[in-house]
Amino acid sequence: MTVKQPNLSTQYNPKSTEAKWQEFWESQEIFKADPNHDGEPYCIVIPPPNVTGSLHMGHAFEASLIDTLTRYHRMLGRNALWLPGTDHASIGVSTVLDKNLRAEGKTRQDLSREEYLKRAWQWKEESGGKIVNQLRKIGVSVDWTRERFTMDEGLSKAVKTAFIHLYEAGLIYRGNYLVNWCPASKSAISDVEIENQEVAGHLWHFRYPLTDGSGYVEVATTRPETMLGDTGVAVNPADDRYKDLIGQTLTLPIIGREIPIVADELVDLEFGTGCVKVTPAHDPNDFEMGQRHNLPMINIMNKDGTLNENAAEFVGQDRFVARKNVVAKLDELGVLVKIEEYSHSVPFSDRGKVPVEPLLSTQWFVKMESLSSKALDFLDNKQEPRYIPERWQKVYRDWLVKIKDWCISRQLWWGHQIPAWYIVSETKGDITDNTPFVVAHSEEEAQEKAIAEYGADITLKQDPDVLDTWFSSGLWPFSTMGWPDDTADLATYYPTTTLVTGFDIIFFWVARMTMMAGYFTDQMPFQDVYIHGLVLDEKGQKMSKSKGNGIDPLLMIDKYGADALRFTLIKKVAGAGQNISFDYDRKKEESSSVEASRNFANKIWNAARFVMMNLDDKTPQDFPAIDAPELAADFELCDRWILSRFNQTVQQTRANIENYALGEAANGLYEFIWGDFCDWYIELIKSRLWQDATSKERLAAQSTLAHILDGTLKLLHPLMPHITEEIWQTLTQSEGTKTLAIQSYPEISPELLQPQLEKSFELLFGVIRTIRNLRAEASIKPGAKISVILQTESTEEIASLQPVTNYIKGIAKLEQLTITNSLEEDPGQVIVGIFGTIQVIVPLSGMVDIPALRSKLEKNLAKVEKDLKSLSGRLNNPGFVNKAPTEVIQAAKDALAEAEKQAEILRDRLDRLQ
RNA sequence: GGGCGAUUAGCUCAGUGGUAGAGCGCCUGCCUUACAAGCAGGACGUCACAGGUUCAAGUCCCGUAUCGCCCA
Repeated sequence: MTVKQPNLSTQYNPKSTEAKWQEFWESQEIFKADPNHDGEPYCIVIPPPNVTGSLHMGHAFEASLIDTLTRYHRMLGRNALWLPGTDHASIGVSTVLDKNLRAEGKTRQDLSREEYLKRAWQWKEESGGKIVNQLRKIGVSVDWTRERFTMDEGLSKAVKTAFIHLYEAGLIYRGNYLVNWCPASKSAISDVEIENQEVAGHLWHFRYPLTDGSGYVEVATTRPETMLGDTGVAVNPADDRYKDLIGQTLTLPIIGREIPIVADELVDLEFGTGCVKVTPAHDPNDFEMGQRHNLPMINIMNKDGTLNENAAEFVGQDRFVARKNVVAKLDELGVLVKIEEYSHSVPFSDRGKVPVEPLLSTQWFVKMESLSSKALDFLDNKQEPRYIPERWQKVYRDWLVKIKDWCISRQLWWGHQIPAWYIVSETKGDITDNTPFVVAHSEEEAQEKAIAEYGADITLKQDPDVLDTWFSSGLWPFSTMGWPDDTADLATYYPTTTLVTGFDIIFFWVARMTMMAGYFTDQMPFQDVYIHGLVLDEKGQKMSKSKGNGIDPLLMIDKYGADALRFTLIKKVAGAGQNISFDYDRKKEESSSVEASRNFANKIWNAARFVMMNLDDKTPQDFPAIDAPELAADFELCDRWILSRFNQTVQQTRANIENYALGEAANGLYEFIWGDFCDWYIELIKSRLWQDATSKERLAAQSTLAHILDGTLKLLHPLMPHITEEIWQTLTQSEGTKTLAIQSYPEISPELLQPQLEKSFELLFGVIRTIRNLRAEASIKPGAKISVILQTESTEEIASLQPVTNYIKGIAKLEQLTITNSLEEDPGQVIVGIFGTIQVIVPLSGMVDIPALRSKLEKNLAKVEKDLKSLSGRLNNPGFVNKAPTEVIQAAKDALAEAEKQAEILRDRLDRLQ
């Protein structure tokens, strides 16, 4: 026998292997998509990571899922494109830059806009570079030639075009409304960028005197400082306590303003005293009430969170300082009634982590109603997009139904500057709420438009604000493909096939994309939305920078390999849409699940080494095809069995991936490879491989081995691309002339499925396990040859076992094996176990531990009797016999018969021990 | 307050109405010529609690508790 010893170590080394193939795939442009490719397009655009730092475990998880789907479909022959890119993260990057500036003792305003943007771009280059490097290390099969960034020239053009279209259609407007003001970033933010947090605060009660001196009303508030901006007090019209007061006026303490008492249904009779102060310029509910009752809006706050000239003696004080001082003043005036401990929810800025201030301000908004109703139409009438798991569709739908207008302007510099130019000739360069403006693609175009409308003698100034990042992200599925131009990519790859993303950005991103796509392309941007959960830390907590509990994917890749990390993450996603906990030993920086996957990789590695050492230097193509007639006669049962198992696995893996059950696909492959192939098949063919090199039996074994290994590598490739490519290159001796990444995914050969044979092998394995168990219990040395008698009355079982006696003898290390249907005298002392109704008898003259054997048999009998009782109970139940399906009844009858037989055997055995 | 999800072995989690599963960990024995990152064997369960539907419930329904998330 010539043994090829490929230069393969007994331990798989992911580090060098992974880098090598990543470099290979990329340099060969394996993943470069071609619109002219004839396969059916399969396209996923990456949810663009923020360039605010580096990728975390959640990104690694998402990338693993997307890559598995993409590689799978690519191997099916589809025209696959995974388009990569990053997102400029306006507020996120600004927060980082501002922090860095603060460390230098500066603020943004100390720099020119140009200087600031230079820093931002520099930051983007660094962070973007890190991210790209991380994605490479995960092994993503993206098309780098199509990499996009939301502030690229092309995407910026898309943003301007979209803005101008929406503006001209009347769907974008500028106006003075109550917005969420983030005092930390000194910018407006949208509704979805706030996070309500339960805060232990207080409820202050104070009295407002009636103007006519006839009494007072008592109001309660969690934000006393806002009373300076009160322009009314409201009661519920159904509240008998205050009916008579409606229409009267109060004198606002400190300020002395006369304010009306109005009736409004919004007022909760149960809250506080049932009287609420109304501050239309500082609270969304009050804003609505103010509009209904024509109350003036008095803004008392500056944009940095200090009080303004409307705040009497509190001008210039920070909002929280002013709170204390206002309360003290009210106390001094004798109108403070009481202070209660009160837990309430406070809106915080997602990014800034400070309480948001509802503030009246002039901003740009997108009118959402027509956009959302179009997305709803697609959902309700065409079921587009389809959500997996389905329950997220409801979350998406509910949000679209109650959507409010979207504030898209941000008082920041990093981002897409709003393409609006103000005619500031009259205002000496200032932009006021009433300054006229034109919307245009460029300053030149703005000039032309403005001159046409306002005459030649004008000065223009572009709006200094930038757009919400999600405005550009909302265009991502089509802007990345060249929209608004007609491009081959758009024609081929749009709408995309699937979006893979987390449930946390359904509102931020998914809904914005569907609305924008509906409006601009008249289609939904993707067919399927596959929603995954978040990766939690070892304690089940959300990973976050502030908690510092993140786990670096690169650390795991470095330690265990990218394939191991990928496989771990994919395996855990079986219950799709759930969060997954990443088990982790923080002190040792180790993860036992990733280690288990690393061990799996090593197992595959060694199985492959074994196969290749036994192929006489030949490749799978050198052997006859598995359906070649000359092979048919030489296959053994175990060859047919592993072929059946393999085909079963092909079928299940395909179905699972198609159904987004990636975790189950991973589990199935794990079981097939480690269980069926390594534990059983390899063991079963060793004796044949050690036959002389010319034997036909050996050739059949080799052919099967080669075929199964080749197919298994293909099946597993989308999940663990590096190790499978490495082994496949060696196996096929391709030396980089081909790549596994674009081989055809295995297809099912239904004629190779043999359920009956698989059943016989279950019997075989059961018998072998029983023998091993007897050996272990009787402390028989692993190498010692023993004799075994198998006894069963079932001719069917005998027929199954007869052809595989050599397997049993080989694997269980027997010198003699007897299969019989009649129970003769025991050959001296024996130990005995049962599998089904097969007695497994091992003669052991003088070495039997009788009490141990008795206790084992008694335990066994007790269990069988318990089963017997439950089975006969069911079968004696007329309801069961009348109503259960016949297969179920038959199965119960069979089980009962088997249990009866087992009990009989066990009792007989116990008798013999007397 | 409204909604969604979870609760299964020590841990992390699968489970499709028909007698409870995996990996890790644990115990025992093995350096058996692919693999000690391995092999073989073993122990471990009131499927959160309570009720209901059903011949049959971890699985379907109602409720309760605990934890988590989203919305207000």
